[in-house]
Amino acid sequence: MSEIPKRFDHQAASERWQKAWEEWKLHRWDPAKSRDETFVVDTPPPTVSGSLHVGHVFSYTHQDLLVRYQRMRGKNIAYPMGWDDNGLPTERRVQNVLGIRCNSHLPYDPEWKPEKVEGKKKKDIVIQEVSRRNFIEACALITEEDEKAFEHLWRRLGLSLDWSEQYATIDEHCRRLSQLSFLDLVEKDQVYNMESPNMWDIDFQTAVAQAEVEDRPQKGFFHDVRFAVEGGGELMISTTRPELLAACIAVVAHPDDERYQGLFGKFAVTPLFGARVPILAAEHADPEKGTGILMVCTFGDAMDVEWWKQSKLPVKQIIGRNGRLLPVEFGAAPFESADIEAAQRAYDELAGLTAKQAKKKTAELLAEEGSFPGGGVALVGELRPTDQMVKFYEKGDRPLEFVPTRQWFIKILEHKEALLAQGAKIQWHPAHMRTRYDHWVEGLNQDWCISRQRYFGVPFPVWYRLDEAGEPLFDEPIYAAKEQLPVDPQIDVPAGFEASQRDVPGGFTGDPDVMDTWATSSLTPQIQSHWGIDEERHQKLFPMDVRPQSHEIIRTWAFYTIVKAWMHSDEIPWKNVVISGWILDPDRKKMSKSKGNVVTPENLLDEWTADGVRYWAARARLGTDTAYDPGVFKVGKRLVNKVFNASRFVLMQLDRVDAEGRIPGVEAISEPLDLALVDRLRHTIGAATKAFDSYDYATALQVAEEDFWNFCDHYLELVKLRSYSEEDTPERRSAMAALAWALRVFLRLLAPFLPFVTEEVWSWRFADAEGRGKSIHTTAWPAPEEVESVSLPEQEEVFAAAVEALTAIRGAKTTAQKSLRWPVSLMKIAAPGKALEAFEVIRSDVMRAGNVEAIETRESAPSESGLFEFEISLAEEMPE
RNA sequence: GGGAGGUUAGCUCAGCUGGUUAGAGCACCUGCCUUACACGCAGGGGGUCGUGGGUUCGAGUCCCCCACCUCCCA
Repeated sequence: MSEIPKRFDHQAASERWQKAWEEWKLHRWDPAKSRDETFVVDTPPPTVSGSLHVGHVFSYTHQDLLVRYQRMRGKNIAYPMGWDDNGLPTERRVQNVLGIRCNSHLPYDPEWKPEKVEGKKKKDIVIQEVSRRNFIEACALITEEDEKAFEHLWRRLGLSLDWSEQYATIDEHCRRLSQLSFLDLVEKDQVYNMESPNMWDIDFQTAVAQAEVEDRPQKGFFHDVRFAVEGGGELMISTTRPELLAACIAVVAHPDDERYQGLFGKFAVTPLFGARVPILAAEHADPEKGTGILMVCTFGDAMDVEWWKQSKLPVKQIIGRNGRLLPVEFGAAPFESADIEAAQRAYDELAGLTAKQAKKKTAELLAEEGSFPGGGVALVGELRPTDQMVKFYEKGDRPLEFVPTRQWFIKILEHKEALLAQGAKIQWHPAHMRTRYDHWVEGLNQDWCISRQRYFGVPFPVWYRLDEAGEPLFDEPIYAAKEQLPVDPQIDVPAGFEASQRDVPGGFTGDPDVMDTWATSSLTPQIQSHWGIDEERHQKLFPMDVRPQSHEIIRTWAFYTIVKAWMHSDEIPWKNVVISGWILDPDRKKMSKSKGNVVTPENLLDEWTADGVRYWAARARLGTDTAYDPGVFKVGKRLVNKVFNASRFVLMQLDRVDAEGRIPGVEAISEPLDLALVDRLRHTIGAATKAFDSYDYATALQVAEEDFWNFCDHYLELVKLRSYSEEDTPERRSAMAALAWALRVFLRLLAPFLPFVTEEVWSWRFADAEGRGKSIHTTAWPAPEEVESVSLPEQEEVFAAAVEALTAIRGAKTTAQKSLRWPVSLMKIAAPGKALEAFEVIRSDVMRAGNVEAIETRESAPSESGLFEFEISLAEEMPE
């Protein structure tokens, strides 16, 4: 038997158990087990190039609580670790750390080795261009370091991940899966490529999808601009984007707007550029806003795009992909003008400027004499400030523009109803999170744009034939065969072509784009199950049991994953979604570097121990935002200590009785107080189990913790002296057996929350010598069946009676400012007969625990404040 | 502008389908070195449950209005 230590060295225990669990392969998924016996988790792959913060600790702990519970329920656990290294964040980080840029036209150089430029002076860094494949290899190298940091933290935190099951969203397996998914959707006719005005980030030079766009409030200025009306008259337009004047294709007002009835059907002539544009009625023109009549430009906003699509009018694209005004030749379609020379002169002042610069310049030009067609000034009055909402790429710094580009889309708009139905088949925890999903689906207004004009991502398995002029034939894409995946069309050659035919007329060209990160992340269940690759494995893992995630990515991660599962196999990807809340002011905790009190997850663990930190996370209910509160960590640490000390006490008692360390069986439990304890525990186990079964770990913790504290403060004190007895009496044996079982119950109830201290304590006396049973984490979750043979207490309220009596005694002593050991010379108890009967069976326990010399009972009417009324007389003095 | 969630002791939170004097922990105050734990134990003070209406014998709990906070969408 091992020595029971006096103090808990959490640090040492943490390292010891991390190592033991790894050696025992405790967290390995067993592929031999059936789906029914398995609990499958769709672990969120963190963005590895992002920083580690307390929010990670929070939500990953939530997953682990559920997993550890299921493991104790006997489930075979599939809980892999994924890394999201795909996409822009990594790209930016790698560019900075290695001083490289990707040039997808360069050939792969197998000799090239990345070198860090950190520490070098900026002017000494020569930016090196590398091929896409080299770039991806560099990304893999950098992300590997980031992953190490995550892994270290995860292990310290005690996450019971299966480290033998790992994936990274850019690795070969994930590239294959992503391309497979794409080709499957091509076959199912759910994907198309099309040139159309699309939201475009001018800095990142890429298309973006609806889900990546956010509205930001911006200060703008209304410019009141006069337009001439053909055949006489004029109208006034208020616009915040005068720089798009040259792109004006029409003027519209609301069909019911009285003011403009006479103008519909006529033509307006734009100032500066003399373009003749139709005046039309359009529902989207708001009579309340500005002058009620507005110009439609290609393209100022989403409304312009929508309206243009139905209008059959030509596109006058003047904003380029870099956000600057393109050169334009006036006089030729679509840039006709009544005064070609003047139009060209004005526009030449704008060409090459950014939108922002052009706005200012246009305003100046409009203020000049002669800007109004036929003479006069077009700009009227002062600019009027206004607050407007402008669309930005969520990672971007400048407003999005609508630029016609060729992109790949997945059809989602026509499937709204089916996708809503899929959402309804999934259990959302908490349930109201489903409305977020529903609202997002209902509000969709664009198909899912999955192509990005970037480098670090999964390429499309697509080539295009080139015509005699060298132009790609986009309508006839050449798709890769599924067997050859993953392919890189920049390197690999399509069937029927030679490498020498790349990018020459009559030859072929590879699709230069990569997929949106979500096109891969939406496949995490299939990535783990090896959908389309290993059918047997797929059947054992899909659909999954649970997807843990946070609520801000319901519209992206959850949504896209549901889309893919439905399209590929008409299934839901998982049966449950559990949504973690946010940490209020998480890393924003004024990480005042000057103060040096930066709270990193590692700091947290240093200060509060893994169990303490897990306790804090476990206290937060699903979906509920939580304040970062050191007070809660403290409570967790206290609980850990209590578990350690109470266990120490119980086990030392047992050791005293049986030097071999044998644990007394529950059949010895016979004393009324002990029977009452057992019965309480039956209920506690039931409540905790019920809570965990409905994914409510917080309630499971609450009931276990509350009852454990009760056990320590009341039961242990009541039974202590009986257990101290030197004689082997039935009373003592009952106490020992009850203590042993209760401890085994509490340790197991708390094991998912406090894996380290419970494992430590369990190892002293309870762990089996051999096999998986040696860990508490693979021991069976407690069940009332374990005490089936133990009878119910004959009296109700036995436990309550004992606690009330003991509390009264303690109160009397504390009020008298005496030690709790101080003797009570006489305790008078008045209560109805039934309560007195309950008291009678625990009378001796109360007398011992309270150090009571004599008790007198008498029958009385029911008390108002409890079961009994007491009158307590303390002894005159404390005996030596 | 639409939607979701929230508003309970100084702080962090629990209060299920409405039912006796509204709970816990932290913090605070007062005692107690009781052989598991002073990283502890006992006791205590502290709340008109965001505002205003309504339903009911009875509302923190149900309904309506408003205010404020967080988030999502336009």
